Amino acid sequence: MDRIRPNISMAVIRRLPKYYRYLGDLMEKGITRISSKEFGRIMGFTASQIRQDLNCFGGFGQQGYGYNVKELREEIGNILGLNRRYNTIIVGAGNLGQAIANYSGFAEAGFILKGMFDINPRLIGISIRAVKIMDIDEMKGFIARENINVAIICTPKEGAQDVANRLVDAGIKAIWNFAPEDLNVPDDVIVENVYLSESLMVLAYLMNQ
Amino acid sequence: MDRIRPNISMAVIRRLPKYYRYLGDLMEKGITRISSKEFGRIMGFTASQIRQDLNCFGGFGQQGYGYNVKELREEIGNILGLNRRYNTIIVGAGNLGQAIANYSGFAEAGFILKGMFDINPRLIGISIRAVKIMDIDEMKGFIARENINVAIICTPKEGAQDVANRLVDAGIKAIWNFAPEDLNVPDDVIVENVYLSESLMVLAYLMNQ
DNA sequence: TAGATTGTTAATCGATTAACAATC
DNA sequence: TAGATTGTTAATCGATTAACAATC
Repeated sequence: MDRIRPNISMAVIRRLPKYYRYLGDLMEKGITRISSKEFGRIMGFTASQIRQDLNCFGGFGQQGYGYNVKELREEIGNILGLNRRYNTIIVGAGNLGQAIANYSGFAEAGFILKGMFDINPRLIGISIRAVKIMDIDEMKGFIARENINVAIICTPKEGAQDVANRLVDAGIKAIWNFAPEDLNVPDDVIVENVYLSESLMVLAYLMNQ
Repeated sequence: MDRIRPNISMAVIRRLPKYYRYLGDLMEKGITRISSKEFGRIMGFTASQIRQDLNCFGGFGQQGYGYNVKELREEIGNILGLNRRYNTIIVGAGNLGQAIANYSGFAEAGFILKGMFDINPRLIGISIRAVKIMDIDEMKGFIARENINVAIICTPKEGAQDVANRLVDAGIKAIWNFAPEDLNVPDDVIVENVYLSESLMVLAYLMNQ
């Protein structure tokens, strides 16, 4: 379905979700069309940047008119892969893991939580939002049986690489990583990191300037 | 104490916590000195980039020797402001707020949780790690009384801007924002965002390439 | 001293912005 | 049609990498 899109920079890709979010806001306000100039004003980007970014993926606008809000949002949603469903597990069912399990933005992006895993016997057996916490030794079988595409690592730093190894061994190709550790995985496995403490340190830095 | 450091790009600043983390790992392994070449190999950066980055802040190395791991880590810690303490509150005491309250990386960066606030009467009065959840109407007085420097917003998108307005009104100058919303605040207020769903959408994108 | 490695300047690369012909 | 605004090429800006003299 998708054409091959070579050489799109991560800078562009990381702006796509912001476009998607703002287009959703515009839709809620009942705005049906928008020019790159006005869209840029709202988002704090230049009109040029918006047109350049969008034209990496196709000509979604119309001269003299601008962009159709609803259509553009759908296009970007498809580019981001939000039209698909991703069967997901959480590894590490502590506070953060449980918070993520309850996180609503999660389902909105097409990620469906199928199971949670931990090594702590006190957590195993408990359910969070009707999703069971299982022993991590059952993980490999579960991944195969339930067709899991994505794993979320919410373990402490110490366990993270070991968990990643097990996930790779079980055939997982995409990891959302909350552990403060750069995971070592084969080239064909995608890792997207959320480094909370790094974000916090940047805040501390900015407070001292 | 600090000299004025103009024009240091955010690209450089966002790499500092990673340097800090890797230097901590090296220390734990008992490594006392490192060259930019070897450090670059470990981190996946060029040696040039490391030397350029560090020289934004001062000449921490020594020709023919490299960098002293412990000293460099301390220097970067000071640059990041990790030698200070920041009195912090969490606004929004749902799952995410509670997970953040329990987050250990938090205290490691010098952030001390002093209070939590919510509008939900069922949560008000509960304590998380000996920190009380209070009514949001008590927030302004608490901020003044307890000398709060930083607020963490863990509310849903809808409440976030209103909370930000109250925080600004109460004199808060630094916000760590987890709500999926770009906050409108005066220029002298620092906002560091953690956009979870944007990170997740990037993961979805990468899975479809 | 000779070798290693920094600090720093210069060159390259990539990303952003400006400009404008095409066209709705 | 005239006005608006795109898609796209060219110019600018900033960030990364390479090179090398200084020096430990």
